[in-house]
Amino acid sequence: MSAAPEPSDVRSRILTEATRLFAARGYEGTSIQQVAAAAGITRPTLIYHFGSKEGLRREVLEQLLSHWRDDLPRVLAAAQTGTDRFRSALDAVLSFFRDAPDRARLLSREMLDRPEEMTTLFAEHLQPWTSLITDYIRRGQAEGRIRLGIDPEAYLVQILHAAIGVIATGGATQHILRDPPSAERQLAELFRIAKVSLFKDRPHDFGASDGQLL
Amino acid sequence: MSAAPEPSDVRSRILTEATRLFAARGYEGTSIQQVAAAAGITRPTLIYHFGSKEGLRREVLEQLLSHWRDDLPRVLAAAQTGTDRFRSALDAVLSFFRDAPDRARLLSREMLDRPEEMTTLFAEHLQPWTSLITDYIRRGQAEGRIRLGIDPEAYLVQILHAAIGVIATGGATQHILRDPPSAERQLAELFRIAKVSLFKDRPHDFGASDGQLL
DNA sequence: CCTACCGATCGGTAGG
DNA sequence: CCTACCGATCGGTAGG
Repeated sequence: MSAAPEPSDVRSRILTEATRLFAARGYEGTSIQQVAAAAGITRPTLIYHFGSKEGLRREVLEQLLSHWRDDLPRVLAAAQTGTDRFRSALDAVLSFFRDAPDRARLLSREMLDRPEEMTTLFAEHLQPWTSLITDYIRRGQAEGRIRLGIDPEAYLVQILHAAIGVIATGGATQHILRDPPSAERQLAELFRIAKVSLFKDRPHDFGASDGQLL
Repeated sequence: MSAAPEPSDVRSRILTEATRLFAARGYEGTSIQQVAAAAGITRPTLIYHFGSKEGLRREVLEQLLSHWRDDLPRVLAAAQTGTDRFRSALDAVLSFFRDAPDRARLLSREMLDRPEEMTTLFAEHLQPWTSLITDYIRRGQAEGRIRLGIDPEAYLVQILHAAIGVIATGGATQHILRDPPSAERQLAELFRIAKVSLFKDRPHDFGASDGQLL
């Protein structure tokens, strides 16, 4: 008996290739013909599964955001203490993107291409757990561990931008410099910036004056 | 006598509209027909001026980077003292993008679409003055004003990513939050993060514990 | 899941 | 700076 592919096999292959190609060349820069060829099928077959190119885009995006929505809250809940929670939260976000830079690129592209739609999707998928973080910051401020000058919402957005930006387009940006930092140096410095600009100075809290946390 | 347009008039109108459309919809998402219509000419006329769509892209990008190359060094040279130099440098970069968010969007898109080309262009146009900044940071570290834990190159890249990201796609990202911060709050927080994570804590240095510098 | 076909739009050229 | 035209590719459909 021949190895009959389970029903969702072709479908998930299409999604995988579409994610990769949309991330690398953009939605407008990718033809469904190219996606179909990469998945080893013909164009009408792709249309049969997703209805249209627009339908394919929606499912690619849905898959990306659902991963975030379902997995991150679990990670955040796991960490207990103050600095541990900070560290594991930032670690979770960075790992999510670093394990698959396509996610960061796709997200950057969609924010540029369809800001209004992403506004809505962000509100649905991300607000629940971003609230956890801003609440955590305000509690830390009340308890004297966290700097009073911080704007919690703006702080979070800013750190996320730095994280997404450096992973999505890191390869290029590093060459504004004569001596481009490695990806590890880059992420270690992001950790340091995030930590130092969040907590009040307690020099030997953890990691001494360096931010080598990864 | 009719108002005869000076020779470069049509050309610069094309460049202006191309910048706007490429920034909003991307290079692949914009047809030269759309650019030509926005500039009030026909498609073959655009080709006559720029040779090809690719030629148009190159000139749009060259115009963007030359502005940076020519103007920013002047601004950086103007500021003298330590904190003033820091402040005016960051101010110059943020103003450059905030005055024309299309620049941030276009730069983000090009970094995603053509990382290798941008690597080369960055090396040519930006390295001279990024070196000024990393040298400044190392001097500050030697003099004890600036934190020793900093990785100067990685720090600079990270702050630039936060700045470009928040201006290019700020409208969308803010809605990951229940109470989205305004653009001014966002930029003020970026200033605070950049300052606090750079200088050693001297509480009343300038701006007290807040980063309201804009 | 495929072959065969559709109109529309793409970037670019000829020629003036 | 324009009109008229080119082949190629686009997303999508008919029909099986």
